[in-house]
Amino acid sequence: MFDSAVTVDLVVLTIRRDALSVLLVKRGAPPYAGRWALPGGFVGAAEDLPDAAVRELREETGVHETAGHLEQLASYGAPDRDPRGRVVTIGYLALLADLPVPQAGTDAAEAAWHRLSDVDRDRLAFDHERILADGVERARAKLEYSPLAAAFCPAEFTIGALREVYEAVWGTALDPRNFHRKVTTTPGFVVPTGRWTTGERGRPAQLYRRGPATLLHPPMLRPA
Amino acid sequence: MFDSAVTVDLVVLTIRRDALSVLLVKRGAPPYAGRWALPGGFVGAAEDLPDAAVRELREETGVHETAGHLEQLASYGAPDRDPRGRVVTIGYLALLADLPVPQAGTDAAEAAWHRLSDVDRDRLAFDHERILADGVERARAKLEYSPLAAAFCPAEFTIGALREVYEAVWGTALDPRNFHRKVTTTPGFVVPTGRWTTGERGRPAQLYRRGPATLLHPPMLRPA
DNA sequence: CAAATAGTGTCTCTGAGACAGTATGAG
DNA sequence: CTCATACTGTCTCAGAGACACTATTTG
Repeated sequence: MFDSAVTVDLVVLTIRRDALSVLLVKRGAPPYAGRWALPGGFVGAAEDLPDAAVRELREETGVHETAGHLEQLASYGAPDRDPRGRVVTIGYLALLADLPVPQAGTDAAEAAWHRLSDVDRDRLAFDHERILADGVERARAKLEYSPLAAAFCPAEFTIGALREVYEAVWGTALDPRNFHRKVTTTPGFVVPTGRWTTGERGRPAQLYRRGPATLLHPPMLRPA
Repeated sequence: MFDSAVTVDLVVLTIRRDALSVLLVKRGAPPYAGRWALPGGFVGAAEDLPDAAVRELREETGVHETAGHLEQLASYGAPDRDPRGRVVTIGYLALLADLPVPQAGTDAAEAAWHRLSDVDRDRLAFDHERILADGVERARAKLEYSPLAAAFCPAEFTIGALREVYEAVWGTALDPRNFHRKVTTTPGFVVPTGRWTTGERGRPAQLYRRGPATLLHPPMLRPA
């Protein structure tokens, strides 16, 4: 038996200009000073793990977890993963609507959204490349059988906006017509508000809110 | 920042006499002395988490993880989950074929398989009720889209035995004829060995081995 | 008007489930 | 023989995907 430091690290994803993006902070102090890292930090002595994740999200990035989604991802505890000594980290996955620019917090010199395709994975601090990959994979998989895609959208959204979420996360084009029918006929996925967009290009679209379903029956299937 | 003890706890499942069963150890020392608990223990100072899980499985129960399956489940770190102080535990899920009776290890007065329906959930040590529930739910879900059911079977098995795994884990009856076609036509799920059972009741059945697939396309669906 | 986006209708193909029917062993 | 289990064939229905078509806006 021995004691270990315990941290939480967050994979915070959003869609910005049709691209899946992750929130990274530039480390201001060693180890890995100057390198990009997932936001995160030490768990408090009397703090539960989800509370620590919510706190770090708020403190280090200025993001208040309101309408988004937060879930535990996995834990990472290789003995040499932190040069300061034994540190076990609990990864969390957060999905958010595109929101105001993040604020750098105490430990971070800078916080910014990065398009996933632009992240220099080999240059991330610690084992954050692995944690990021696990988070993205989890998000991709969960879009199939859960209504989580709506967590990337504001409270009211169009079916077209929801489709763009799927397209950004999966990196594939979807047929707008079949997608529309599928989403609106899957029970509990979305509920119409009766309001409509205006001033956009093309025919106005109805606005929807998230529905009560927690699991999609039938699921949304990724194209082969 | 502070330091915490880190443990692994294992949800070890098998099928015994057509019933989903979990391996529990009777605690020999406080806290929760005399109560049933999940096998587990402290992570070594230079030990990675999966290594600790494999070691505990071997030490505390005599089970060598050979043909089964082991995966990380989730982490639990409520500040008051262990009366001795702050302990964060990483839960692991193991699926095994029915094997020789387990051996009690160092910390455990006794180790035994319990039918899941017979477990007195309210009497489990620590928060192990919650971890057990998460493990069972994970197993139930993964049978749908992964070939993990075969981890409950010995190296060679019949389609009927595989069906009994599904029936035990899901607690539902499945149509043997449709199940047979589904399993044998899902690419990579099982591969025939050319050998056949003998001495059983009814027509001899072909023996199969686990196939190369890691994901089932199409998935096995739980009856509504 | 054209261009763009929203939404509906319809056809075809795959696969799930119901279930009849056949095959082959034990007792 | 009967009984039990293994396997195959066939029908029907739901849902995925392709894609023609209509609806309603902006410019």
